[in-house]
Amino acid sequence: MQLDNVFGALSDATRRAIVMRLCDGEASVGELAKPFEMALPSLMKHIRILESSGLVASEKTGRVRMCSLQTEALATVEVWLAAQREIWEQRLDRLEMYVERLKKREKSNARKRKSK
Amino acid sequence: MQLDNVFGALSDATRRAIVMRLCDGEASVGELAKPFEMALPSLMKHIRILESSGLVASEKTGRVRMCSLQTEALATVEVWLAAQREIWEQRLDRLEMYVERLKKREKSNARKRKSK
DNA sequence: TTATTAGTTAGCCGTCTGGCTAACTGTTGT
DNA sequence: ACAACAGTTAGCCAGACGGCTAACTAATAA
Repeated sequence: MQLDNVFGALSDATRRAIVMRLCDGEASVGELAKPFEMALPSLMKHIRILESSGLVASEKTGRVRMCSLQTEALATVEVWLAAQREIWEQRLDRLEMYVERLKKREKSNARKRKSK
Repeated sequence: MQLDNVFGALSDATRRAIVMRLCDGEASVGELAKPFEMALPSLMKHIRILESSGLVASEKTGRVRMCSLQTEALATVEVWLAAQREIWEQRLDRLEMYVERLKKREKSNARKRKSK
């Protein structure tokens, strides 16, 4: 599933930092690497993972590879989360309605008891 | 970081299914296990991971453990995603404005050239 | 043309995942 | 008292992850 890889890619702080950086525009591998105290090959692994999740795309021209954010992948996650939220909010609404009904019945029962 | 664990927890289809199930209300471990062709201990591991990410809470009464969704954890993820979205949308806006300015300058230059 | 730069490939390491079985604990129904 | 039920613990396994170094390729600058 696509979601597996996107969530998986975002489960690492280094990769989230890369995504955040790319929100501000394209960057080369070197630029992306600068903020991290990490050997290049390690960082490249992260980039590969981001690419295979669909969150990042890259193209090499000459000897430099430029990376860019693929926002559709992020949107996929947002959609999934929104769907879950909708479901549990609907459930909470039903619950609330149920409680309201209970309260009303409580009152009317109280009145009946008094008037009896 | 909390986000590491939440994203990590959601990177598995089984665990996402559990989360979806819990959107519809509490459930015991046994109920959660039913839809899956998986040994109980395997499923329990998933539940542990969901718990340590903060997505799920559980309490044991008697011999049955009830699990419930902790929606704040899901909200954390939504907040993070929304923040990223805001950043790159602002950037796209700036880009668009820039392109608009270019177009206008283009036009005025064209007029100047004609009138010369 | 030679050095420098930018990235890549290969391979090593310890840890975490995601599944399993087998055996155990504690609770509840008969 | 005992059987059945609901979960738990322990331990095994293969494979992925996140880091490293060393050595390599290809493009560009001097």
